[in-house]
Amino acid sequence: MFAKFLNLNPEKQDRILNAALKEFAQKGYQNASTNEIVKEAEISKGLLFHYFKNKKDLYLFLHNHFLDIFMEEIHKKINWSEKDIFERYRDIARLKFEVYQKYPEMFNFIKNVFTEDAAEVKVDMDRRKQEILSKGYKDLFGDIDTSKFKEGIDVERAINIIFWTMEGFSNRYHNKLDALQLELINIDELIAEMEFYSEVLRQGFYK
Amino acid sequence: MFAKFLNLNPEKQDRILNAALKEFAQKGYQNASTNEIVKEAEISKGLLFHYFKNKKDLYLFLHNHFLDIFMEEIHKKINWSEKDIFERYRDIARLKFEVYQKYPEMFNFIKNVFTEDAAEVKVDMDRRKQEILSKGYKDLFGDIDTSKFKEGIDVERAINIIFWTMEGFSNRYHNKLDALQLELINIDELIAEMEFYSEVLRQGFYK
Amino acid sequence: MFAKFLNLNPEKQDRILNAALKEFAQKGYQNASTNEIVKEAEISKGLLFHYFKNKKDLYLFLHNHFLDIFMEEIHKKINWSEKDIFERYRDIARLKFEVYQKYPEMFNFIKNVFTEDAAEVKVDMDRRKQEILSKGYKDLFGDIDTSKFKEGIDVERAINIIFWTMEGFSNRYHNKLDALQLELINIDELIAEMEFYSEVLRQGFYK
Amino acid sequence: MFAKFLNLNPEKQDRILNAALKEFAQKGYQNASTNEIVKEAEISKGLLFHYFKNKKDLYLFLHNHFLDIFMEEIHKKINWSEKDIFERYRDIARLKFEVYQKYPEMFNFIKNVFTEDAAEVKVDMDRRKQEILSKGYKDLFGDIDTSKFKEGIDVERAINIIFWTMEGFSNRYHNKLDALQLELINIDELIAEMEFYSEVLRQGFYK
DNA sequence: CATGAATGAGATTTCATTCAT
DNA sequence: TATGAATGAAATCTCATTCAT
Repeated sequence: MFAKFLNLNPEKQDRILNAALKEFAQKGYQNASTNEIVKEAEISKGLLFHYFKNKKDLYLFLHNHFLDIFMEEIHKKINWSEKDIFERYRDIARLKFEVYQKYPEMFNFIKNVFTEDAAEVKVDMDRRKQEILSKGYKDLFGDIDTSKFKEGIDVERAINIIFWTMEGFSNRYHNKLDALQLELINIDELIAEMEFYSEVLRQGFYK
Repeated sequence: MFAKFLNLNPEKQDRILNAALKEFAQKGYQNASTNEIVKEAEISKGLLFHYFKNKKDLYLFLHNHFLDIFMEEIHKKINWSEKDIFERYRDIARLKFEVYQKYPEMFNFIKNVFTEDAAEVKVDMDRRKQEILSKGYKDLFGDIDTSKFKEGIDVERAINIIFWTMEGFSNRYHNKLDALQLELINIDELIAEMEFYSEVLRQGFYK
Repeated sequence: MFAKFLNLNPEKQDRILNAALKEFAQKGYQNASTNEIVKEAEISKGLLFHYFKNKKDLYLFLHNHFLDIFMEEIHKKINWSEKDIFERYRDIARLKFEVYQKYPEMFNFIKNVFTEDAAEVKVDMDRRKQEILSKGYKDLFGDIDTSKFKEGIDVERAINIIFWTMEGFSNRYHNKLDALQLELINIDELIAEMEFYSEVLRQGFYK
Repeated sequence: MFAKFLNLNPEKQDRILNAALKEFAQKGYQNASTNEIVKEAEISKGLLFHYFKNKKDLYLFLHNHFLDIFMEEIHKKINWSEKDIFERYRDIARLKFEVYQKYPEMFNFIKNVFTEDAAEVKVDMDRRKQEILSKGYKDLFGDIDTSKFKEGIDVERAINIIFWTMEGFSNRYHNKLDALQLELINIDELIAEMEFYSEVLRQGFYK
């Protein structure tokens, strides 16, 4: 399917990928302009459609591509021997924000799968959302140590609560930065604040 | 600003409002077509731009308008004498899903403030998001009874956790319905499941 | 459907119609360029699509329009009291070639219904072809005097033979003109030559 | 001119020829895509244009090629000792429809010379049409027995009438099949119906 | 001989907005 | 107030043809 593209010299591949990434990340699927992409990538209009049969295919390819890169990064850098859910979360959060610092556009682009509502790609993205949530979840938290939870507590639901708390906290942090138009995250400060929430939850749920 | 529009005969106001609501809710800001709106509202193109100087203004006006209606609804129907946070949440959740059942388009439209990424309206929507979250929060949960929480717990953060849990749970429910292409919500079932989460949280946070 | 267009001031209607007619007649459906049409008609690109929702609709409208004009012309100018099939044919042929002289593009355009094979309009044109052939035939030759034919002859088939002969003759004449790149027809010469064929057929089929 | 191509190994020649035939027959000159042709023939874009300097040349070459094949077939299979024009026509008609059954694409392609109106090839095709009609005619009917015609009849014109009748009949049959979306021809039924027309003509023109 | 990446003009269609009436 | 004709830039995508390798 995309063999043609992958045979291309890597420098040009990169130019195309990054141009598309930037455009989609900033404007969303619908608003992104293939014209802008080719201009930024410095290729001809025809060439883009030589490699990707239409805008949708390009978008879907990009999504796979960068998600793969992101997941690889995660799997390499997480300390998998640490089984405590709060420690694990801290590692993941730190990594996530590091990636965001380094590749904000890539991060935004991937994140957009959760908000993209252009009819054309909605179905594919919805499927993807489900996969990421369920598979991603099992991958990342399937092996945590549940023996630390209080007797009598509904562990599965407690884990969901932890999950939602961490997500909620991250999002609020993100929003705050957006609102302040800041791009620089103080990751240590973030992790410290996160730790307070972990503490509250530990108090409530752990023995 | 919109005085001209508000002087218009109410029946025509309604036609315009509902046509625009439907279009924006279904297609998002960018994708919504003013052509479709005037066709549905049975007015001329010129008239729409006579009342609203551009598409963006129309969108912003609509948002204020329907959010006001929604908040009014909430304030009228909530039992404000109940000060327990979980009870309060249950009331709000029930109301939210009732509104969704009854006016899914209005609901979707308002909700879109959180996902809209069309460059033109993004800044305004981001500001709005902050307002809703902080002001809405204080409005709805400013008076709850904090004496029920365990001694030594960080109540403010605990409340945030409760908030994110309820939001996370609602969203997951919504997504599940979307994925199953269902439109009908069994509200009692939803509330019952929500109660389980409340129970876990009560166990952890309440005396 | 096309009410919008028909309300337009006639001078501009004409400019659009003639520009489109010319383009379609010369290049066929597929090859005709809406860009050329708007340029020739001196209107903006958008306006064409304000009146006709797409290229296909424009084509179909044009076809109806000019065919109507053509049929009206025929019905007005034929001497309907003459019931002899050969006389009737002579009248029609003369008229046809007069129209061709006067409006060669209109003529070519209508004729193209029989050769148009662009997938998009083929189905509609095929239906039309059937209609024209069967209805047109009945209209034009439904009332001829069959008592002149020899006893024992299969009149229906004889009429078909006359029909095909006249068509074949006309086409050959047309082709010859095309090949010689002539535009001017000597109609009297044509009719005279046609008369020879009528004579052969009369000899064979009439009492 | 096409020497290069004819030196190519026959299997590849065939792949190219058939791919082009199919594409042109199905879509007409203008609509046919050289992209599709190379894909179907499994050759590179460059190679096609190495052998044929452009699309038009390919089309013209194809036309010669398949017409030659078709004419050869005719000359081999007709019973040239039968000099009665109706018998000869029956043979030719039968053969034509047999070829159509067997190679509908080749048939359609050749036939298209009569309807092709893409500006680029129109002139060449018009010239070709004349050649086929006049030369083909002499080839096929130059030796028929004219002594069977009635005294006093204009034999040359009578033959034209027979010709147009048979063509007209064939075309009507074809159109009927197209309209019914049938692909299968009942050749015997067709010949039987044709015989009725022959009978009417014999009655009129033969002694 | 053979490849296939590259071109870029040109295709149809949409759209928010304006303005004369 | 109200109309709806008019605009034209911008959108996505196609296509025959070239050329360096």
